[in-house]
Amino acid sequence: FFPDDVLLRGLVKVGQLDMALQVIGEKAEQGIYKNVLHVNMLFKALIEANRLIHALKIFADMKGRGICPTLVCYNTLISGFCKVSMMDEACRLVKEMNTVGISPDLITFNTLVYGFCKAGGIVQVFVLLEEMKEKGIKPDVVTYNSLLRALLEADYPGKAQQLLTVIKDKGSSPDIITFTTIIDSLGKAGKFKQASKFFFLMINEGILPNVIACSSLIHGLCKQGHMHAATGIFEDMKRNGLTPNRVVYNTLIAGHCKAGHPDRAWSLVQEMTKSGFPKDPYTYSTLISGLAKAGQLERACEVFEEMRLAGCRPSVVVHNSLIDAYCKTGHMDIACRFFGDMEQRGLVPDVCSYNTLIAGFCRAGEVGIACSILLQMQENKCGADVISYTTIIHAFAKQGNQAEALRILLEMKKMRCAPD
RNA sequence: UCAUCUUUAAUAUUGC
Repeated sequence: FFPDDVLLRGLVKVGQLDMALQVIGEKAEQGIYKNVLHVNMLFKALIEANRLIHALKIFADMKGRGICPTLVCYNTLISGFCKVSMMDEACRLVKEMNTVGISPDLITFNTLVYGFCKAGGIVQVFVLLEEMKEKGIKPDVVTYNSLLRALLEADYPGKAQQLLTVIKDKGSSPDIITFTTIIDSLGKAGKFKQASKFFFLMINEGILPNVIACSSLIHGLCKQGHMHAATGIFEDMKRNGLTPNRVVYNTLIAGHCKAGHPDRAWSLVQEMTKSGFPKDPYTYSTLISGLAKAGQLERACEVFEEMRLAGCRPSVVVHNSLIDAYCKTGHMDIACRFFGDMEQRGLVPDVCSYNTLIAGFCRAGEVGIACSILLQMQENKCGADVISYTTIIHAFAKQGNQAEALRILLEMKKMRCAPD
């Protein structure tokens, strides 16, 4: 009864992407592509669901039927490529835009700036900024926020103050995202005092913190074990009418576990549940690893059971947590069993799964087995990273086996593996 | 007529 485009929008909104694709497939002849708004919504939803390929298929079909995509449509797909760091493809689309006579706008450039920042191409970003200048497109606070994050991550986060000044000099007003980016970077670098400083600086500049700003600061404080201060921010936010969300709760729960207070973590789990947030996959993995680290492996296993009973499929992270727990208690057999379980459950072990086992065998003095796991990774197309190599290098060094340590070190250089 | 589409910030697991 509904016009097809309204139906399409509805399906996208409730997340029925397969049905939406079906509607597109059936109605392509009848002009479903006329309402570009809803097609764009579908593209965005597909990208968010890691199904960029499906979006590209429709995109090709659309063009095949002589329909010219809009600027927003191009921007959406470019963003999709940027999110997965496929910058060559992103640039190809920009070229295509130009050939069909659509000029990239500020959002196009912002998307590309974000993409190159994420892919580590700072040089390219400055090329883009030049190009924007030539075209008379003035960077805005979004442009600067993306760049700020990349610069803080690459360089020393101590540059925050200078960069903030630069943004103002360029004529943009730092916004809550600017400050949150700074607070987050500082917090992740362990500089919680600086992070707090910028939090209050933000308030002084008349920007009211939101839940995300608070959770960033709370995370920084938790990371350094300052649970009292973190709890203080948590209380402040509630007093000021901000409702903590699951991220805030999960962050504090992880903090309490790490600080060796699973009891406090549990009472927050209760509060969270009472506030209308049932345990989510983050809560489960936080509790499982947290309880195990606090020496309560039995309780961790109970949570593992509970999550399965609740119909929450144990993720790779949950398996990794248990593998680590059993490695650290000297049960390599059980750890290996959990590793095997993953494949049986249709999960693909990630770098962290392998690294955890490698570390386990190194700790057990079985560096040879650790090396064979390293080889296994290559066979299974799972690229080893800096952690994989350094774990083994340290193990050999500890045994006094300089020759082998050096051999792995050279191999690491040769492989130019991913940094941590 | 209006509205609806695109860009930037927060949480869990591995080595030192």
